[in-house]
Amino acid sequence: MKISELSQKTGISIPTLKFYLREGILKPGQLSSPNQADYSELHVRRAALVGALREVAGLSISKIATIVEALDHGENTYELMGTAVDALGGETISEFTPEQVHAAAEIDRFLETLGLPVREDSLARHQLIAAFASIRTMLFPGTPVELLTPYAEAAEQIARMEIESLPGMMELEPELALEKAMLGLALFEPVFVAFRRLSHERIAAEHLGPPKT
Amino acid sequence: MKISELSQKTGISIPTLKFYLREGILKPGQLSSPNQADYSELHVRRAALVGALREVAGLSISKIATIVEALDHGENTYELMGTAVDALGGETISEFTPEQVHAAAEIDRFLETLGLPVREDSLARHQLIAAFASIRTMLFPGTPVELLTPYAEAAEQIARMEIESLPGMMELEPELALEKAMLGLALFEPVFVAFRRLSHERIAAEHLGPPKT
DNA sequence: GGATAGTAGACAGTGACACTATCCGATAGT
DNA sequence: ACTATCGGATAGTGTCACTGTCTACTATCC
Repeated sequence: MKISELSQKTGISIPTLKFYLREGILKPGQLSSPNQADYSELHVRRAALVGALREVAGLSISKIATIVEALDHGENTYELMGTAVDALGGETISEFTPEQVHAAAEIDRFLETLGLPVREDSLARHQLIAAFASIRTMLFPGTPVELLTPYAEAAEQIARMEIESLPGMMELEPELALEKAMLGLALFEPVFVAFRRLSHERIAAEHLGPPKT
Repeated sequence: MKISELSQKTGISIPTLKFYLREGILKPGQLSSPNQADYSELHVRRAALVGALREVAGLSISKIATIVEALDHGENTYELMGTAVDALGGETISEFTPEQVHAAAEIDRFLETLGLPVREDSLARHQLIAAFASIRTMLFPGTPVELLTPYAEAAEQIARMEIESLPGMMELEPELALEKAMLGLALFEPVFVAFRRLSHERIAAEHLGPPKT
């Protein structure tokens, strides 16, 4: 199909598709003549994937580039999930504040007791450290890391359920399976987050009613 | 204290503090002379709050402006949490795709059965709709909304636990209590998200081992 | 076979964002 | 008196995610 069809099928404008091609997050089509290229269903799926990671997961173009590179480069599940986890994350902390150094030590010890292995440069680890440091300075001074236990347990349950719900994942072509595992990681995150926010809003309403008369 | 001290205490550079003052997310200090202003501990706390919302929660300046305005403007807990929920969210969906229209109807019905009241323009609702629509087109075609039940339940539990853990919240000055409720909403979110990502990475490692030999 | 519409590819331009730099006149501290 | 710092204003910077424009074609419909 031509680029105009690809644009119609995906709802992404031609200039934007060209931009994605330039950035390498969409593979070029098969050139049938110097100014005519042919795009396949694979391109449609990839474009949709890029769109979802951008719009739903809120990833930057460069993060998406890292992910699709990992997908195409034949990384295995383990490596891909590491790549995706880092892509979803916030920013690397270049230098820790004193509180963050302290928090980091405790978080690492805590993660060890949980049996969660962690790469030193994992963005999820950085995010956890930054959040815990802020919680301790601004919200609960002097609180122990054990405060986080319920979160770790709930997250573990959710993650396990998600993996199990991917039905017969390994029976698919491995390429598709990888894509789905990564999409599950990325797409279910906003679901939980949204529910938590809605619950908070409702509970606040319960405590101090809505437009009370 | 002078702006240089404020800068040192908060670790935010003077130009950035001036920028925050211009944007109105930091109230001006008490002018003691045309070119000398006095900042209080309140400014330190507010600056730290802005820093945490920026760095940890990843909010934009304009979203933060909305939140601090709500804080200073004497909104009650219910109103403030609504404001904060919207500030944390992604983007408003201006026009739904056909799949999103479909998803929206089901999500609204589902939220009703859960007893979660939802403002039509709630960003959390939009986020949920966008995520569910993508999940259904890319991950589990034809899946019912009930797939999301475990998420809603887990989120509800977490939210309830958080509210209860704010110890004697209402015994504090109401201003501080509001600030803490909002910070809890914003700062615990990355904690859960990070744990979920770490769990996913570990489970992937279990299924298809780490640097296998 | 000639007009018209569409295409690939290169590159410049845009608008939003979050700072960052520079300048000014005044004043605080020594 | 003198130098460092201050508040306030304005202009500039770098990044990001596109968007627009241009050229040199080609496919196709009349």
